[in-house]
Amino acid sequence: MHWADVLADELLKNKTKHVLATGITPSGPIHIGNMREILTTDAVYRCLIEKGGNAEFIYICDDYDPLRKVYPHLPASYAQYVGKALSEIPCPCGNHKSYADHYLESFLGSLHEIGVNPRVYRASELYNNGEYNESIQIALENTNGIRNILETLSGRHMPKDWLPYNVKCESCGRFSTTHPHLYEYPMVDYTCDCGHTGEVDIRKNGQGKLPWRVDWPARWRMFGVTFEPCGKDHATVGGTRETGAKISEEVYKYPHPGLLVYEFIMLKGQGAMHSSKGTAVSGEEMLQMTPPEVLRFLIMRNQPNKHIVFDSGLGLLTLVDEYDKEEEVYFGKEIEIKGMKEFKKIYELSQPYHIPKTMPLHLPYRHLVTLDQIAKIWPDVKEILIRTGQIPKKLKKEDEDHLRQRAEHVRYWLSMFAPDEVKFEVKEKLPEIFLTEEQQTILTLFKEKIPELSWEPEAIHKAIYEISEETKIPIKTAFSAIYQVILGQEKGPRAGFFLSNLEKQFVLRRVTEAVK
RNA sequence: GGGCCUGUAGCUCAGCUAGGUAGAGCAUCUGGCUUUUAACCAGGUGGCCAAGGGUUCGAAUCCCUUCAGGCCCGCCA
Repeated sequence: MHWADVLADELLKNKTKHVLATGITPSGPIHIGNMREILTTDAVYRCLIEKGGNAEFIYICDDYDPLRKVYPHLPASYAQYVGKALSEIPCPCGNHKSYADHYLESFLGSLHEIGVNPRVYRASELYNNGEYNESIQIALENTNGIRNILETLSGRHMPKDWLPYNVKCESCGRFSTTHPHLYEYPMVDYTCDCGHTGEVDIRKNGQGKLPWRVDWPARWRMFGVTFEPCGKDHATVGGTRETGAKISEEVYKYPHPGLLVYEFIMLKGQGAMHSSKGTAVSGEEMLQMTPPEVLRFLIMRNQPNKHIVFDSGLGLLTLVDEYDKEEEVYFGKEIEIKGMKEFKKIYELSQPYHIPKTMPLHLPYRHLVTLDQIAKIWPDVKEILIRTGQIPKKLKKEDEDHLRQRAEHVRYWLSMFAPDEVKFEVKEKLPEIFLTEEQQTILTLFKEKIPELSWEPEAIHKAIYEISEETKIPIKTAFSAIYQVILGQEKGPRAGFFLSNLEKQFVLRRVTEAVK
């Protein structure tokens, strides 16, 4: 059974109605780990629905969280906003309502693209609408209980007058600099480092916020959450997962969701990804270089507790090829390989939206890497594909969409992540090169052959070999001559295939010019 | 100090939530294709499933111990 089915079955053992939650703080660009959280939840969600369960997928966006520090991606001027709620500080680009909106919008856009459409709640609204009021009161009434849990489980020591409530300073608007010290229903007295002293009425909305370790269990009860994944960083002893479970049961009297722990995604050669360290490939970037179904495939084929190494270099091409192979097996074009477990379910869960009725048109992904560098825009790529008979003239709309989308992902990958060895540029003019006598000979003979050649990969390939044999000039020399006159470099993509994608007349002209 | 995960072919891993004769890809070798950014086809070689113990008719698979590696936590969230 696929892991998502196993998890769904476990949930259904207890009851049929489920709320699956995920909460990612929009403090910066999302990274791939966040993608995993989302897609893991989505997989279980889909399995629940499929099995006839009544499930809801919600995303609680903690945009009422204060900005912790000036992250590497922020201008230094943001120092003045540290400690204020993400929903209440300006947008870095100026086009959104707030800092939180800036990141939330692109995040939701990414989610939509990978086929995840949860119901979105914002913490800032929940607090400001008063929906947290009861939870806040419960927390404050149980201050000692919560303190006990936190001190025993996590080994923290908190001040005597500590309260499970972070007040928003009425004067400076910060959460991080206030010190609440006395609770007497309904008032909380506090001082702030800005010099302000005051008291807030917890019956009024949005006066403060629960600390994270309390906020989390509070929302489980508020929304009736029965499933939520969490990263391994929360899963340590004394971590938020453990204190949250206890606070949920003892303070909020709510049976805590099990909290599935998922492993991190590592970036090949760079180790674990952390947005705070600035080494992360953002989720948006990942999505721009990886077709959405392939990104889902990466998550779905791996158990949540296994770490995944994402290779943004040549490994990405292999990943796409593996996906295509899985698709071919799914549609019966290829025989199932023994190691391919759960391929059917994995394939279905990999689809952002609908499962195709017939197999999408396949083109080796590496060919697109070449074609994208020969032609700059999709219509030209398409034209080459049609001219060379690699795709039928009349393309079904979904096939064209599929290919175009892939070509776009390849293009982004080429511009940002592809290693230099696969890059080339078809020079518009004859590059300045030095050809040896041998190479001159080769090109001269090749020029003479071109007009009679049928412009197909194999024929071209064969012609080059024949010349090499006749002249006893090493084949390597021959290839490098061709690459030089067209690309201005020693190496290039497989010559026959490559040249066949260029206009015959263009190649003839270029070679002629080179040997003049 | 603690937690989680991992340890299966030279390399990367699947199989471990059905306990029942060890699997794939890459590499290598052989044959074919006149070696082309990690080309293609057919076939072969290759593993005491980290070590030890236990449960069982039977263990890579379940349990315990040990060893090795990775990540996370021990500020805040």
